[in-house]
Amino acid sequence: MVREKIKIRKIENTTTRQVTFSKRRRGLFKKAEELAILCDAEIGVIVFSSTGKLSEFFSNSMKETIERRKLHSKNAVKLVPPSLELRLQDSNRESLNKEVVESTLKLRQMKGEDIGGLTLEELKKLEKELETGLCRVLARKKVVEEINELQYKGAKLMEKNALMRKEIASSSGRKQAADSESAVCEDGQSSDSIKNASNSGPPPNCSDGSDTSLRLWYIPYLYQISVQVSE
Amino acid sequence: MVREKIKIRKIENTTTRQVTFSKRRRGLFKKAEELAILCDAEIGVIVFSSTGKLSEFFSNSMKETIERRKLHSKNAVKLVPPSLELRLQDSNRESLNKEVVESTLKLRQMKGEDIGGLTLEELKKLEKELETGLCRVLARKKVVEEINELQYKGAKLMEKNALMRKEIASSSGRKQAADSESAVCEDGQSSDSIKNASNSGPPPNCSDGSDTSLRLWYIPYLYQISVQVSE
DNA sequence: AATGCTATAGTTAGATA
DNA sequence: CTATCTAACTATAGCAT
Repeated sequence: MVREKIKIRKIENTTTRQVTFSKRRRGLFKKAEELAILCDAEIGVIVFSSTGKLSEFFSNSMKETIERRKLHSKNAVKLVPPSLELRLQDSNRESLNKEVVESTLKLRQMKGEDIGGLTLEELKKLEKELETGLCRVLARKKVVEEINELQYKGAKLMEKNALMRKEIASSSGRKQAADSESAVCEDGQSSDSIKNASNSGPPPNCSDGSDTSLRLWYIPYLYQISVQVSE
Repeated sequence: MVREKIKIRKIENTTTRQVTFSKRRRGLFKKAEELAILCDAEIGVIVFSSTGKLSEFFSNSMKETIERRKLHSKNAVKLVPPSLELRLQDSNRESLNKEVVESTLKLRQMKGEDIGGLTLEELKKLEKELETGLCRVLARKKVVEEINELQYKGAKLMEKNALMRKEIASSSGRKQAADSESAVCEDGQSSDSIKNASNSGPPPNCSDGSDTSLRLWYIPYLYQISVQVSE
């Protein structure tokens, strides 16, 4: 700030801004170095310009710390890990790592691997979890199979339906013209057709909520299809 | 630097150094902020005092970046991740995160949760994995049960053994004094006692390698126990 | 430790090269 | 983009509170 006291806000003129950036950055780094030396402090300054270019300053001791780390850690892609956030992120990373390890181990154990060290109790628990999971998967599989089959049957029936309608229309072209769309929302007793739709394998005897919620899903399908059949 | 031009080197007087540290640190942060605002730069300054205390400055955008990350990742322990090594470590971290998400989802699905969106093929695969896992767990459980039972029996027998030995020793105190320890490492045919040890439930028909490796484990147990029995 | 003071060393906006 | 110059303008050493 000199001939004119400038206000601290973004310099709009690009050239001026760039010049100021260079000058002040140098000043900042100098101040940082002075502080580091005078007061025996460890200082890191990281600057990204508005164009995204990086420049940085690190005091001697910090530089050394970084260098030490670079040499020490085998994964050598560490340019700027000042000790602090290294420490902070490490704990974070470790918890993440731990999470990975844990869920991976559990997953492996559910696949029946790495179970040599488990106690009888742990094995029983695992067994129960697997049975529950298997049970639910079987239930869901059955539902999906039923849906698939019903969709197939429905498509077949609609085909047949269309054919018949065409036939009727061609043989007697009377009052049927406007009726073709109203049939979709009709009511009727269709529950009989549910049972015969699909029957592959014995029903799993799961006794929890997720099963019933699944079962509800395909009833609309049945309903719609049976209505179309009775049209 | 004022009434006396100071040389840039470590201030020896502790008090003076601390005062200078406070003042200059403030100046440094101010300069950093000005630079950030004037030139639209992203700036982070990290300072460790000689006593190890941390203080830091981050420009707005950098702060926001940090905050955004804090909110985004649920494990919120993020104080100082300046963008550079953030970027460097991100790739690393993200792959870790991805791993967690994936293995957690898979785990949930193996427990029968979140399977609503799976196709029939995926369900079949899951079913097979679960069956395999269950099969292995059952096999291992059986083994562990056998081991437990045999250990129990072995302990019982040793008890009885000790009792008998005592009885013999008290009734006739002859040549038995030095024999009591040599029995542990003896050889002998003990395979018969394996079959009768435990027999709960039908054998699971798993047909992969990990099963046999498990089976090997408890043979030493049986062996040792049967030797002790025949002592 | 933090704050205020103040003379002066240091920084820098704008211009020029 | 970098350097130099110069006139403002700021930061701060040393001291006092």
